[in-house]
Amino acid sequence: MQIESLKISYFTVYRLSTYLRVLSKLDRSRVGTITSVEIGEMTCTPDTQVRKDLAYFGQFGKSGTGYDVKKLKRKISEILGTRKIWHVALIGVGSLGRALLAYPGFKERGFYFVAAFDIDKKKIGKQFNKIIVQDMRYLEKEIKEKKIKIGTIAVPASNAQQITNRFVDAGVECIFNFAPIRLKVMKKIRVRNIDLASEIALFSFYLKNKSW
Amino acid sequence: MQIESLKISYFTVYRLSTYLRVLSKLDRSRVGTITSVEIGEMTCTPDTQVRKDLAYFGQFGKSGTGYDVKKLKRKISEILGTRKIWHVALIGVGSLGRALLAYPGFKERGFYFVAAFDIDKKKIGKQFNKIIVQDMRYLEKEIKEKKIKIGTIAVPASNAQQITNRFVDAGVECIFNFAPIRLKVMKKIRVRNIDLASEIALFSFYLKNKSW
DNA sequence: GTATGTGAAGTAATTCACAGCT
DNA sequence: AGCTGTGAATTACTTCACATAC
Repeated sequence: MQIESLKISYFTVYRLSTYLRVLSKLDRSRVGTITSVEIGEMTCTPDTQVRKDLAYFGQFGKSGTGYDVKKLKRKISEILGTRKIWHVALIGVGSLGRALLAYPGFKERGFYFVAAFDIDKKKIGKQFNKIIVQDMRYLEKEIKEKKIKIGTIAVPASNAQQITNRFVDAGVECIFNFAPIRLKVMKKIRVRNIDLASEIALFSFYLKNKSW
Repeated sequence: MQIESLKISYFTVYRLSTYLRVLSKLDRSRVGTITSVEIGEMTCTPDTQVRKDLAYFGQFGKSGTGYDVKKLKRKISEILGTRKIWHVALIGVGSLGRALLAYPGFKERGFYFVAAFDIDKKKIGKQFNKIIVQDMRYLEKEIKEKKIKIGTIAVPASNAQQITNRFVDAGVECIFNFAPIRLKVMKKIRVRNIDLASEIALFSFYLKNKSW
């Protein structure tokens, strides 16, 4: 599938991923069709939003009936690009890094960690979830050889920018950043920040002010 | 500080947290004032956005000069409620749960895990980061006794809704959810979902379509 | 001159309302 | 009748432009 140059928002892509997940859980037991209202209920999304998100990419539904579950699942997979295998690198094999290596949700969607690095000499050579931790000096070599386009940063903030620069120079286009710092990159590089402390800070604000 | 009933968006609160972080790093070495342009550069936010975010809560700056670093830092802390200690519960002491227990960013902001639970009998009684894993049956008791308002869910999707219900019944008001499922809760309960698989799905979409 | 604070303007995202298909 | 697909309306968020303060 080739998407017209229509601009798709981050929000839409994210929701598509949640639709795909609930469809995947359905597929076995359920046959036939599903409506946008049902998808909406399962994902806490208004049905009109579900339809609009899908409509950006074509007309997959049947008026009066809904969407064919199997077909829709395949379509969303295609749109998201999750029918392909993606190679991912990890920098920082601390407790968070190891949790990411072990996270089953990535493999399910076709994202495979194929290289892990750490500056800690004691960790180098050790194996976690079948990935052997390597010395940082091989970063560029591995990224190029394994055609890695997605890099994951799970190191303290102080080292994150430098690793980002090395990632980008080596050909990484997408960065999954768990370090609490906003990385400076060219516009064409995608960065997703998971800032756990800022996320939890929303709660103290809410508990204090009962608003947001 | 009491905030007028002006509606503050999630985006504003989140950004305030990032401003606070860069201010905290400055405080030692730097004296005096900082401008919205400087804060903006450090957090990848337009300066006009920085000023607008701050202006929701009062007039902390000085025209022609900027903001007093120490004072601004204190103000944002007050706004976010991070000058207080918040008790947090964790359900699910798998690799992700343990990474959360070990994450230093929470304590820095005043969020302390004070109870952890797991269904795995082998984990119960074990200690991680000074927290002893307890049997799930003590969930309600601990939440009430320790006045826990923030609960963290790091279990598979299949158990997440049931735990949510127990959380809410016991008095939890904010839920930090790492399970890949949209939890159903009353409107007054705050939920922040960290859906790692959906986040990474954005990358395959981008790599495939070079857009979002 | 320099930087804040803010109403007004602009942009983006969501929701409504309904025409049209099955 | 039931449900999709979509332009129009709405709401939310961001950026601009500039009056005001130091």
